[in-house]
Amino acid sequence: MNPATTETQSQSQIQTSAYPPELASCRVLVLGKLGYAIKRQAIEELEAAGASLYDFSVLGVLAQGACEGQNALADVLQLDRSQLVGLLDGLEERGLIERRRDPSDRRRHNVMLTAAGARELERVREIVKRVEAEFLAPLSAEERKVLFDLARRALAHHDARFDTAAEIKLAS
Amino acid sequence: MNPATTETQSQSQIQTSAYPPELASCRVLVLGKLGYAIKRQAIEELEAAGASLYDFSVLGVLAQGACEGQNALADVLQLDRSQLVGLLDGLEERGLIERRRDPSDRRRHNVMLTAAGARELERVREIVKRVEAEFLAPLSAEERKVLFDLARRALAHHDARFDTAAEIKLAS
DNA sequence: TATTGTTATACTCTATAACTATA
DNA sequence: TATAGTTATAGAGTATAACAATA
Repeated sequence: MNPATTETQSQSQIQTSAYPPELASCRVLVLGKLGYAIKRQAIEELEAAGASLYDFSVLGVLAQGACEGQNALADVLQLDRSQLVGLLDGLEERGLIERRRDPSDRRRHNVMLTAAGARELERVREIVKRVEAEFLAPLSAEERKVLFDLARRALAHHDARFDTAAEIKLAS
Repeated sequence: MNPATTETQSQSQIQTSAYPPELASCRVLVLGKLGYAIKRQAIEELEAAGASLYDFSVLGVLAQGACEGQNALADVLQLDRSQLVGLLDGLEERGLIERRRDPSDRRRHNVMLTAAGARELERVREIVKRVEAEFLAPLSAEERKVLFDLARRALAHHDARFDTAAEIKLAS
């Protein structure tokens, strides 16, 4: 099955089951694939439970409070507003969110979490936490924290939504 | 421009420029987006230089030695072999690799790096390294190393190609 | 005329299936 | 019949453009 075990060895032959050191030590590839793999696993497990990572994000934002207009929501999630429509349609059909036309500007739909939506958030949150624990199992709790803190600091420089300092500033 | 600065504040309104703590502290999202962002930047800068991240991976594997059959290459890179065809076509047209029909099995194409391919690898390697340095600039050299080591250890549990232990075992 | 939400369209990746030539 | 490489097709996901309602 595995070519690496069936092929004969020679000095000019690649080791098909492992990356060469240059690629295995490439930060772009390692960080890229780690992120893709953990996200992929979360998506799969959420899908198996009838949810999605988008659901988690949308519900997570709405848990903070109602959202004045769908554009505001698209802005935080950095989704195209046309893509958000279908997402909200699904959540609304399942009774997890509610869209209400804004009386002061009838073009606008204010979006809010329902009680069922709050319960669903709890459910998907547990799934996400389980995936994180499973996926990062080879690391100790301390190591997981270090990995996360460094990753977040690096990310915050390129994506302001993850900037803790800004968060604190805005909240004050 | 930014909705967060133009909208009036109220207790039930989301902060559109920042994720709520639940999402900003979600490891799946942070690792997922960090990986995506650094990969994206590498792809863009490579594209601007007339190359791609695939080029880097293919050339990086072939730098180890010729590859007996395209399937072996598809196996290491975990690409579908039909996808690999177009990739190799491009590299061959640019004179960076060479496909030679295997005399002992004329179905097979052995793939090898040309001198120009080796030079191109050096060029793209520098671009990738520059992106890594730029992207992880907020971290110290020591922190970058810690981030990478933890990321690789976590990844190796799910993707054997990044398993350093296996690499050493196979090389002995 | 500009903006909000929506719908329609197009484009990029990727995954699958079919084809050829060799074995 | 099975395999290596190739080509063709289809699907998911995403980005762009047009549209109707309201301002």
